[in-house]
Amino acid sequence: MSGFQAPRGMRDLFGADAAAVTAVERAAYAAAEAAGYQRIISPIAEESALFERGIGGATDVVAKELYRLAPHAEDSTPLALRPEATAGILRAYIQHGMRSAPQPVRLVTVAPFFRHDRPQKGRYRQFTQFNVEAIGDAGPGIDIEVIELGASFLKQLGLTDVEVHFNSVGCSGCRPAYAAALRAHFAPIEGELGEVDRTRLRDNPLRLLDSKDAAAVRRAESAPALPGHLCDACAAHADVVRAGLDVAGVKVIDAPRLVRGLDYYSRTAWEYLLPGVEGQQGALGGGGRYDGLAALIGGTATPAIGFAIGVDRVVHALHDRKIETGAVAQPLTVICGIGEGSIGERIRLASLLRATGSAARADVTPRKIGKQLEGASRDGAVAVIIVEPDGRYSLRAMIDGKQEEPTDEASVLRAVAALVKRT
RNA sequence: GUGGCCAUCGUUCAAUGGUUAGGACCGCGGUUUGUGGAGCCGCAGAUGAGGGUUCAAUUCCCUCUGGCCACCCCA
Repeated sequence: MSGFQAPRGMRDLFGADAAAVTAVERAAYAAAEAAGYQRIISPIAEESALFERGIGGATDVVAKELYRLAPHAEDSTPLALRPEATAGILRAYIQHGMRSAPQPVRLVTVAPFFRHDRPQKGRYRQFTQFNVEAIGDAGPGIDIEVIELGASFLKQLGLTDVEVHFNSVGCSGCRPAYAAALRAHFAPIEGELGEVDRTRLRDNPLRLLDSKDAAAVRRAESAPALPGHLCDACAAHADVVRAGLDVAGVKVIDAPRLVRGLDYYSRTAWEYLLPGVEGQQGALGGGGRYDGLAALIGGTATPAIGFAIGVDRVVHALHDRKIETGAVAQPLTVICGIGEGSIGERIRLASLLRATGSAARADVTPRKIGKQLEGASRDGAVAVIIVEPDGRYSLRAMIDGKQEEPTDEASVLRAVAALVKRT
C-alpha cells in the first residue's frame, strides 16, 4: 500500500462525486452566462500583499489561513494561494483597464480556493466556489440583480427552501458611529467577555454581534440595531434593494446582526442559508458590496458587488436531500471483436461512430467475446458491434440479444443509429 | 489554531493479547474451447505510519498522518 495520501482537507473527487460537482459547476456557468456574465480565469496565486491589504491583515483568513508560497531564490515578491476570488478579480479589472469597458463589468468564475483551516464536512482546505462579481455600478439595481441571480440559481438546482438573509453594514461615513455605539453598549460587560470578544470590542465591535459566547449573545439582544444608525444614503440604498427584491420575487429575511467576515464589505451584505441544517453546511454562500476595495488595492475608487457560493456545500445539500444532479448518459455503443487482430479496426469504428456524434468505445482488453459482452452490458451499452475473424460485422442489440449482420460499414452506422434512436 | 470521537481488503461489516484476520459487495478468471445479464466454482486484496509495553499486539500505551464533531472562522 502506498504511503501517500491526499493532503489534509483536499480531496480526490471521482465517480458520482465528480459528476455532481461538474453538474453544479455547469449549472453555475449556465445561470451566470445567461445573465450576461463573462468568464474570468485568474491565477490561483497572487501577491500576498494583495490579500493582506484587500481582505485585511487582521482577518483570520489572512492572519492564519493563508497558504504562503515559499519563494524561489530569484523571486522577490511573496505569493500566496488565493483564499477567495474578489481581490484577484478586482486586481484583474484594474490591471486590464476594464473601467473603459461598458459598466458594470459582469464576471463569473467557478474555481478552487485555499484556506489553511481545520477541515470538516463542507469545509475543506481546497474548496470550490461559484463567484459572481459586478464591478463599476454604484446603484442599488445591480445589487438586486446579483442577489436574485444567486437565489434563483440555488432554487433551480432544487434547493427551493433557501433563505436570503439581508442587511446593510453601512459605509465609511456611518459605520464608525455605529461601531462607537456598539462599543458603548458592550463596554459595561467587558469583564464578562472572553478574550476573543474583548479584542473584537476594541478592533471590530460589529463582530460581537456574531459571537457565540453566552454573555455576548445576551447583551447583543439589546444592542442598538444597525439599520437605525445608517446614514440617509445607505438607508435609502438598502430600502431600494429590499423593495426591488420583493418585486423580483426574492423573499428576503432582514438580519440586522448579519456581518460578513472580510473587512472590505460596505452597505449591502447577504447570505444564502438553508434552514435546519447543522453547523456550517447550511451557510451556502454570501455576498456583499465592496465599494472601498478598489482604492484599497491601488486602483481608482470603483463600486462593486459580488457573491460566493460554496460548490461543495451545495453538492452536500443536494446529496442530503437526494436531489439528482447527474447528467443523463448518452446511449453507448461498444465495439468488440473476436481475435486480437481486430483491435485496430475496433478503434477505427469507435472513432468513426464518435465522429457521427454518438458515444462509442472499443473493447481493447485481450479477453474472449463472452467477457467483452459482459463488460459492455455492465457499462449499459445499447449496441455492440462484433468484428468477426473474417472482417465482417455483427450488430447486437443489447436489450434483447438480437443480432443482425450488416453487409458494409455504411449499413453498420445506419443500424447503430437506428438502435440508439430507439432508446 | 483548541478540545473530543474515530481508523481492519477498493467498499461495507466481523474477530482476537497467541495457528493461515473472516464474510458480503466490487474486480479478475473458470463453468469443456465464438456470444452479456442468473447460478455455481476459483483467484486477488486489509489491520494508516512509526515507536513502546509484552515471551507474543491488529487488540494496550505514545507520537504522527487522515476523517468526523464542537469551538474559532468561513464557502
